[in-house]
Amino acid sequence: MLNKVALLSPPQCSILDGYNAHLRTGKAAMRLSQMLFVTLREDPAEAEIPSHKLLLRAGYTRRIASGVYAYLPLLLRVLNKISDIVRDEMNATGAQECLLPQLQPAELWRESGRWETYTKAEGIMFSLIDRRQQEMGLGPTHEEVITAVARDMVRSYRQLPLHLYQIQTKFRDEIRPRFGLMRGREFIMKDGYSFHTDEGSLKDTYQEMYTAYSNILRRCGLEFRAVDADSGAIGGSGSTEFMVLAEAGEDEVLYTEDGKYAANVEKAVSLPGEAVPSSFTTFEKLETPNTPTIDSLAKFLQCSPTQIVKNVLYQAVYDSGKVVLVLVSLRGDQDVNEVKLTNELTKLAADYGGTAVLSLGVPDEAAQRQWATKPLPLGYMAPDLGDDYIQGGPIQGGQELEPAFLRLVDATVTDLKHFVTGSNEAGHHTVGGNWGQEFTLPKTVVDVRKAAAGDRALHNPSQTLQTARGIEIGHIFQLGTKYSEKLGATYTSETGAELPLVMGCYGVGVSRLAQAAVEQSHDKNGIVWPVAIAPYQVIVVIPNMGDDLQVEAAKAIYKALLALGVDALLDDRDERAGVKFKDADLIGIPYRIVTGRALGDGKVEVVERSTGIVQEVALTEVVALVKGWIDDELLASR
RNA sequence: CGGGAUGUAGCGCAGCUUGGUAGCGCGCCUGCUUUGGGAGCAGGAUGUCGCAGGUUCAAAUCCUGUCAUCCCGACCA
Repeated sequence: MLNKVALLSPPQCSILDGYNAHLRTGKAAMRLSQMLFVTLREDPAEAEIPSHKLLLRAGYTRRIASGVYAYLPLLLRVLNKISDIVRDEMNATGAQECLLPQLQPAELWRESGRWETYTKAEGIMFSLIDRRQQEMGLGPTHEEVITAVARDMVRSYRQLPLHLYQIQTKFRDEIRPRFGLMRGREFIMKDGYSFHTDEGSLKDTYQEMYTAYSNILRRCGLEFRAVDADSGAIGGSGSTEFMVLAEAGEDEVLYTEDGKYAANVEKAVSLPGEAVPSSFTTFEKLETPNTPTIDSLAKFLQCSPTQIVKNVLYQAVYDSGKVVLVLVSLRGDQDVNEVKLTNELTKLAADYGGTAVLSLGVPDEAAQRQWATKPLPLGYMAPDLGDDYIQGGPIQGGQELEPAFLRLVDATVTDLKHFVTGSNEAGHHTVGGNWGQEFTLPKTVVDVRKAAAGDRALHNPSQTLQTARGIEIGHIFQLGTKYSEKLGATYTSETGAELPLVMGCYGVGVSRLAQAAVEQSHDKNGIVWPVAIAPYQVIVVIPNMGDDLQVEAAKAIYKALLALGVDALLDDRDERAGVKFKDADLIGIPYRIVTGRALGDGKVEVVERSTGIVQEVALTEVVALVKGWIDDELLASR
């Protein structure tokens, strides 16, 4: 009966201008006594880093499964505030919001060529088979879907440029979820995709997004740095990451103090230190017992690691099923950057009948046994390690082993003279070797060395690289035509030609940003939210619920704040003052108003969470004062 | 995927070595007192000891398997 009445009643309320349901019910749940508000006194065992512990302790989130979290009411308010800022900045660039499906057909991903790599190699995509035996996946990202939409709807250059974005849950079956919202298997992301007639238009939007992202992070109150980045599995050319600086960050950032260079270590370039000239003038093989590492060898021979050619063995698997053993020669004081190496190997994929590298790693003993004809001289390998170590042909899993090493030489060793290197015999190294004499310089010279703090910068060798930890919050890419070509998304140009759409894509980790803010802004008492993304801006605390004067004053202030559009929270719980103060600090509300002892003098206490500064303010002035602080704070970050 | 660790009340933990039917702190409920930095007193509720097998007269405890969670690493010779 009730349903029938409801159905028959026209939804008049919703079309009344300015109507708000909570005014009718009077039940806006901003009174703590009415909220689901549960804080923990102790650190939960499941959390490791401060932000994760605090979000759990302060009742913002609860873990449901590994890497899967509930966004509880306080946290949702934070996420919504972040989303609002993101929307505001995105809309300001002319981008249009949409919402794309999370459930996606395998077919689309096969068209782009990513189904195999995303479900098998990286295994990052959750996939399933529906009752009609159709393969589906849960979207880890939306290039395929959006390109399909563009393919269907964009026909003419007159419709371009076009930029669509969405704020939505993404699914990634991470190898190791960790740190709560920082690396979850389900998380909220803003992802945007732009379509252009040419590179120039793409670069314009890319620059606009660079600015928009800087605005977003600044408005959210975060300290961040934009850095050059590797574009990884997404593909494409240029890309920039926006890093929130924090110790718990999973990425290493290298930068110079003049502010002219900053890059993810995966991408960073630098000048290596000068090599020390070798003291070995004649080529000979020496007995070097127990020197399997560069350190031990340098110590034993009393030489600089820069005189040593180090040879590192990798095993790469291509999407063609070809397994290739890669021998990388680089200077002893340098390390291999596996991201750069993967990129180099990808360039060579055609040589092995493939298009992508499925996996890359250092083969362990079990892996070596699969193909080695005899035990490898580990720790004593030379650049000319014989191909006869490899037993070619099919190996398990239907893969085919390439019968010769792929020999890559890093630019750090091509100019070395009289160098030290292995001898392919355990316990022995050779010294005084030269390319073109004792050793053949491999044909493929690459840059696969890992830049490190202390290296000289390319743009100005007097600058040295500094290191910092960062949390990747945003990433913008120039994709080019990779996806539009694969999926056949074309437009008709002014001259009537049918051309592939030029694309860019841009992501912001919304839920990750929330936690990054906590990681960057907390103290021993709890979270210290930036005003712009705090769940509530002000908390009005009643120290003693038994004191009617305190209760009435607090309610009046609370109502006045709400009337001015301030996000206010009223702590009207029947708790002791100490508990309320502790909780207010823990959940991190920027301003606290206490209707306490000074009430007799017509004053209340105002506390700023970030500084702890306390002041007594006249009851009649407090609302305007705090409202002014909030407005100043919000304006300052714009 | 490899390695390590942990699963006992809502949360944090003890008990396990040496088997005898489960405990502490916090939280929760009731009452009284208290009321400016996680109160005091009194009373109370809450557990298939992750799950499944096994050994035993008897298993949180021993054995086997399994699941889950967290950490470290994915190894530069």
